[in-house]
Amino acid sequence: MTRARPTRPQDWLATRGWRPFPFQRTVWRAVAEGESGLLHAGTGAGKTHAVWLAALARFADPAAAAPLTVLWLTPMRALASDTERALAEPMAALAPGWTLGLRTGDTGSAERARQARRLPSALITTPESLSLLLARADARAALRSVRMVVVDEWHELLGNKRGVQVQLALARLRQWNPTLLTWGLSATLGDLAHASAVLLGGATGRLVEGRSDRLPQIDTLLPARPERFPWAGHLGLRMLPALITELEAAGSSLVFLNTRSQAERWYQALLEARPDWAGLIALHHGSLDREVRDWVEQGLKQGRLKAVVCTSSLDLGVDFSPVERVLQIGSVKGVARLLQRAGRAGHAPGRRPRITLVPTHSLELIEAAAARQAAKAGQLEARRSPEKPLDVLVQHLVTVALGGGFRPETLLPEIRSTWAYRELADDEWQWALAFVRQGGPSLHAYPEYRRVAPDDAGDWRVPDAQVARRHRMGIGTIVSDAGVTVQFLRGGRLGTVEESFIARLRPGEAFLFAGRLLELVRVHGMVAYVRLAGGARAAVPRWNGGRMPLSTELADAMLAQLEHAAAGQLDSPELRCAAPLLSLQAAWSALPGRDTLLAESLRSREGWHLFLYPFAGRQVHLGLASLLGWRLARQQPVTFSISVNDYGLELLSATAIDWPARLQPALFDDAGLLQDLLAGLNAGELAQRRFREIARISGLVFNGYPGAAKSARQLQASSSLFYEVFRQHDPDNRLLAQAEHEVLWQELEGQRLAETLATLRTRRLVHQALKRPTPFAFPLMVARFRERLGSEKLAERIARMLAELERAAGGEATTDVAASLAFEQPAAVAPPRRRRRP
DNA sequence: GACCTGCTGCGGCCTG
Repeated sequence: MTRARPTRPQDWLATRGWRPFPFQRTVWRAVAEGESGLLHAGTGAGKTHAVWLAALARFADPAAAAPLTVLWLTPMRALASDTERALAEPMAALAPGWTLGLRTGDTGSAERARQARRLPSALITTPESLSLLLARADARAALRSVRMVVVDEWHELLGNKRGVQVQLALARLRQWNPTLLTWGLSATLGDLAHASAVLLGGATGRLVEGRSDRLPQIDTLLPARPERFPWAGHLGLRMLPALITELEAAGSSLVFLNTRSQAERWYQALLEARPDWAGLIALHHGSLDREVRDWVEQGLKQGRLKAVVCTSSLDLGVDFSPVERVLQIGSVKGVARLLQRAGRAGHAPGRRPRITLVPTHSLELIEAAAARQAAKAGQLEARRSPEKPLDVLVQHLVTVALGGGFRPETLLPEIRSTWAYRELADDEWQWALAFVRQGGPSLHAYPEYRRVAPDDAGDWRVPDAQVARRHRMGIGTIVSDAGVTVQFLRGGRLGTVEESFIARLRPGEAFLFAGRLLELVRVHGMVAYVRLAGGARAAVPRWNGGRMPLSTELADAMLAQLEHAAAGQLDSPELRCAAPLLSLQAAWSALPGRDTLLAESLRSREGWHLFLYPFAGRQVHLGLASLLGWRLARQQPVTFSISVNDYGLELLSATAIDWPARLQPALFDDAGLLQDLLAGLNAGELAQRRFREIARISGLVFNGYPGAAKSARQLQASSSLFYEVFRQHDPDNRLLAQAEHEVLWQELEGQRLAETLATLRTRRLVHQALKRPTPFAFPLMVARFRERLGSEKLAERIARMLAELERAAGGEATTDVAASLAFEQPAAVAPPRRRRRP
């Protein structure tokens, strides 16, 4: 007996033995009624089926073929192929006439040619590839049949320029089909109303929240001897034995580290401790070659691997069903990230995700308790769309000019229909038009910057084929410097390291990379040739990546935990474990809280220290420290050394300063915040670095052809040339202003800084004169030394501080930082600088 | 060229 072919979403689910969740029915109804919306649910909750079955039910005629009807955007290529598999089965059943296709940078030329003739009924693609479709001369004809767009992992795109690119593309598609449905899928997101408004361009839509019964289990791996757990340090290798025990007990696990360099070291340490795990554990981060990473990802999917040591390269929603357990070494920095990472485990039905936090120093014990509390309370970070980034707009203008041309008067309302450009001013619009037309006042003599021009009919187009080609090659908003490729002599590529790292190595010297010990043979162009090396002493590459500050949500939760502790409520294993440290802090000074601002002053051989603990994340502390330093120096000439971390800041003066007398409310004033901040920091330099990205997105700087990528140095040179030229000959260039704006509001988190100042003004100042550095002050001092001293001197220095501390604590060992740092900074952290040749 | 703990993501040309 043959069962009837399913024709409704629930029928299809039934063929799999599944019953629909209520939220899935809600989505089906909404789509059937022609509504757009945002679907928010944890990973593995069934979002894909909710939206896809709804789309098939509404748009597919089982008996007929269909032109391009559904666009499915994903932020990652690896997700695209996963998605293709997930969509194929229901489509075969519910819409046998439909075709499904994939279009990313990986798509081969045969498939591309096929798509050029005829696009599939549903196309899975990335924001960048969608923009490339918009740049086709026949874009309108090819895309006007689209009736629904699904944006997967919208939380990942919303807060950055890639998301703005998506906003612009959606506006374009809506222009061609005003009844277009848009659905966003998101997990781990704070402000859903904003996320929805940005996606729908201000139109209202349906907000659907999925199952929330999958709150992960969150626990902490506690140090065996809390009283000897270090006060500072980030690598945390002393937790290695405990971690190994956990891995032994679990099935497949992911071990997250915050930096690539740390991941390399942990992987190596695991292998040294458990040589029998060779081949069973693997390493995964963003600087490893694609092939290496693909192999690891396949191994995870097939359940071949016991553990993978990784960075946020494995954050996103690829479904690794065999993964049972996630461990996070070091601060997770935010609640959303915690849940995102936890969601990598327990993908199979009936299993609950579990994440174990592994602290690397004592304060992270408190952070772990705070993270669990905040996750339970659902205090997730919001992400906000950038406001009218003109570099993205300029790129989009050229894209649209290529995609059939535009008329300014009809394009402007379309652009303003996006959330990001809803307040685009007329003069900004005119500036952008002039910029694509002739590059602005300083570049009008150069034909390559006359990219777009109105034709006789008044349509703005790209007349030059060379400009068109370069533009297509440069589409996108992700800017990264080319690294030096690390490659075996026989050809196998391992990945990339930074130029500056390789430049300091000599041939014959060894370094640790891609989980192997390598000997540098020679460097040729942008390729470093290596062979496997023996021996033990090796440098570990460091990459210059981003710096994630502790989120406001997590920092606030941490202050709440400290208040618990101050009230004697040691109501979690983490707090009990941190009790020795907390009581020492309370005895020597006080515990920071939400209503007070703790200020500690200390006189040492180094000078006059001030420690403050606003708990606002390291970027804000950096801004705050330079602001305070600048304002103090204006009253009395003095210079400060500054040190910051996610919890607080230190100002150190070599000359006498009466801290209690100087800590006046006026220091925390709002007035003149920006000017003082710009003056206190080297803002010009920061802006110039920021401008590099803007120059590339706006198409000023060409990245070069693939395979012959320009070196970071070359690109840097050309972007700083533009920066200088604009400053001298075109100071009103809006891209310059954008660079400054991004430095202030994104890099330095200006908004959060202003909010922090406002809160600090309401807090009661509690001043403590210290005899010795407290557990909270100590990491700040260590961070400052680390910046100045080599690792050997650093260890000596810390040993001396420790001896002093131990004496102070009455001979009782309070901490073990020196031992931990000596352990954590083996042989050579970085290779010695190469001597300059005469 | 600075950073030292410091993430992630995509895309593309010419060869007849």
